[in-house]
Parts: sequence; C-alpha cells; structure tokens
Amino acid sequence: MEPCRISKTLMRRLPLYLNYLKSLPDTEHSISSTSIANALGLGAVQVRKDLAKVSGEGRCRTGRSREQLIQDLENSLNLATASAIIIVGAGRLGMALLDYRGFEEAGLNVLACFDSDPAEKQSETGKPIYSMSRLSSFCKYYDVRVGVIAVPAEGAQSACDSLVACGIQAIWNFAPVRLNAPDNVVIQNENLAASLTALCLQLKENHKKE
Amino acid sequence: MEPCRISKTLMRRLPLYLNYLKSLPDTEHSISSTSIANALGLGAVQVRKDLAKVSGEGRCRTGRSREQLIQDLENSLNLATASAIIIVGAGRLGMALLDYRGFEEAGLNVLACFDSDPAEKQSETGKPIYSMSRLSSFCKYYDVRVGVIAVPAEGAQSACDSLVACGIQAIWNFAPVRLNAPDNVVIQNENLAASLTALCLQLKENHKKE
DNA sequence: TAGATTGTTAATCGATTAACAATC
DNA sequence: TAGATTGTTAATCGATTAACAATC
Repeated sequence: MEPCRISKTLMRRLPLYLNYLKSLPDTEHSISSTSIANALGLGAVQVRKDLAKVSGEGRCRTGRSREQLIQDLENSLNLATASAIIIVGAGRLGMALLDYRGFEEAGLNVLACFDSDPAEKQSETGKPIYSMSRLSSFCKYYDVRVGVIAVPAEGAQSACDSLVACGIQAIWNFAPVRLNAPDNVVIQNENLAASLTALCLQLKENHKKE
Repeated sequence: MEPCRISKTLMRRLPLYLNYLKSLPDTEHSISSTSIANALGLGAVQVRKDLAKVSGEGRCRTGRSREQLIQDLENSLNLATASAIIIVGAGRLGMALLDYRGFEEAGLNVLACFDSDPAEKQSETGKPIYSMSRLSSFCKYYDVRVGVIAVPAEGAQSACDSLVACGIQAIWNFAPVRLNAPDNVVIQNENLAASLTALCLQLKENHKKE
C-alpha cells in the first residue's frame, strides 16, 4: 500500500462529495467533475484531482460513474465512520450534538453522552446519558475511539484526561482552551466563538474594500 | 489607512490570543510571544508576526504589555463584535447556539432566534424566539448584519434568501448544503458531519503510519 | 556585557490553479 | 471529426518556518 497521503483539506472535502452525490436522483448515472465543482462551488481541476486520489479512472467524454464514485468514497470514509463515538457534556451543546441527525446520515456512530450530573436530561432520539463514572467501562465495551468534548472551559482538560485514560484516540474539542494530551491523540479544536468572531471580522474587512 | 490585509487564518487566531491574554491573572503585566506560543501550541515566530500586525512594537527584553495587547486586539475585533447577530432555526442546534455563553464572553451580540414554528420553545437565557414573519422588521430595527443558519438542509436556501432580503451581509451556515447568495454576502460553512468525519479519517490515517 | 526578546528578510512547505496533451 | 472530458506537469499563491541582525 503506497503512502497515498490524503491531505487534511481533502479529508474535509470528501464528505462533501459523498453527500452531494448521494443527494442526486438515482437516474443520474454518470457525472462530470465540472458539474460537481459547480454544484459545490469548487474548482473543476481540484475536484478532478481529489476524485482521482480516491477513485479509479474516469472516462473521457462521459465522466465518472456516480455509483462507482459513491462506492469509492464510502470505501475511503468507511473505516473512518465505523469508529464508535461518544460525547462528554450534557449541556445544550452536547445534547444538540447527541441528537444531531446529520451524523447518522453521514454514517457516524454517536452512541451516548456522559456528564458529571446526568440527572433529568433527555435525549430526543432516545440515546443514553450516563454518569462519568461509567465512561471507562462503556468505552472499553464498545471500543470507542473518538470523543467529543462539550463541557465548559474549566472542565475541558479533566474531560480530556478521562477520555485519554479510556483509550480515546481522537478528540473534537468545543471548549475554548488548548488541551494537553499525548502526541498520538488527534485533537481538533472547534472554537465556536472564535469562528463567529472571524466571520464578523471578514465582514468588516469586506466593507473596507468597497 | 494602508491595506494591512488580515488573512483569514489570522482572523481565526486573533480571538484565541485575546481569550488567552484575558484569562491570565491581572498581575501579569508583560508577556513574551514565546510564552503565548507555548500556551496556545503555535510557533513563536508566527505569534510575533501576528501580533506585530495588530499591535505596536514590543520591547526587546521584556516582551509586550499585556494590557496594551488586549486593547489592540479588542480594537481590531471591536467593530467585528459590534455587529448584531441573529439565528434562524430553533431546533436543538439553534437553541444551543442562542444560549451559548461563549459568545457573550467574546463580546458577540446574539440577539434572538427565528423559526417558522416558534411555539413552546424556551431560551434558558431569556432571549426571544420569534416567528419568521418578524425577521425583516427586527433586522431593520436592530441593524442586524450577521445571521446564523441552523435549519435542516431542506430549508437552508430559503432561510438564506430571507436573510439576504433583510440585508444580512454575513452568514454562518450549519446546514450541509451550498448556499446561493450574492457575491457581497460572506458565507462561512460549518458542516458538523463533515468535520467529524474528517476527524475520524485523520485517526485512521494516523494508524496506518504506525 | 550577555541574554532574551524583538522585527524582517529569505526559504520552505502545502495547496490551488493554469496549461496542455491524451482519449473516447 | 469535434467536443467534452480526463489526468498530469508546471506555475502560482498563501501561509508557515528558519535565519539573522537589532535592541534593551
């Protein structure tokens, strides 16, 4: 197996391609990079390069087979989506993520939520909300590899430590702090306030231009 | 006023700097780029360059004044955070964003939520939830410039159209679809499912390496 | 002074885009 | 054939990192 390095930016685009292709009517059998690019607002060359990385060759005049493409994309993402995922923190954000339907649709396996005070919380989709004390045994039983941190900043490092101790290898961190974790743990920070601030700033810069 | 272009990536880092500096005890008066870099897990040179863009000169042996830096950062972000912000979609995600405390802390002004069916929804922080029919007058009255789309994919384009019609100039889109909007409207897509899938994929690639 | 820090200039890296030849 | 599409090679762009001289 060659290195075939999939860049981080490409990792973020692959789900978009899959999602778009799946959304097309079943009557569409072949599809060109150009049309995908237009639909997703990307460059046609970029799409061609991306798809070439994860799929076989396309045909010159007719483009690619939509079915084949979906299969290849799912194959690339398959092992990714197979991982069991849990959430720490049953506040509004944690609960919203627990019940977010988009994850299921993308084939992501969000199993449960954990909180230091799980009392009286209810999941709309019927997923369980457990006390933190059950985290370790749950993770071992379901072989959970991916954890989401949706607790306030103060509790984030402690949540991270617990996750790492349970063998979690990837963390999606919504708390606005930098987490300390071993190098082999992948951490992706999602700072909502920073994202929104950046958007407002872009708007401001936009105005200057005009 | 020179161009002084603030890059998109820098826009995302500025709030992190501000957040970190504010979190330090008031007894810390001067601070070096190196220590900021370590705390945030960035390169020291990058921090120096970033801060030089938004602040005056630092002093050679002692570093920068924390107070001055905070002021300069707030100044850079000020007009950004001044914009009034509203949310469309009062589902779990929309409500979580409406009540998210991190926005207030960052000085972001999230005013209200709008939904086609606002009945029986309750904000924890007491923010109002209105019917979509009131969107236009509200936006005009409060001079709202920034909107967040937290509705399912099916309703996203229609929500976008409404926002654009109300004069919104920047949209943070949580729906997994590409929005059509005039060129002068800034759109930032936040595809939660794609982000989580990408994280799982990174984990998988990580494993291959070892 | 020596050392920590600064800002700047040049080098590197990674990703995107442009140009083009190949093919059904 | 002509035209739409492909994949690849080279050019460009943007951002990060390295190297270094300057200063308190």
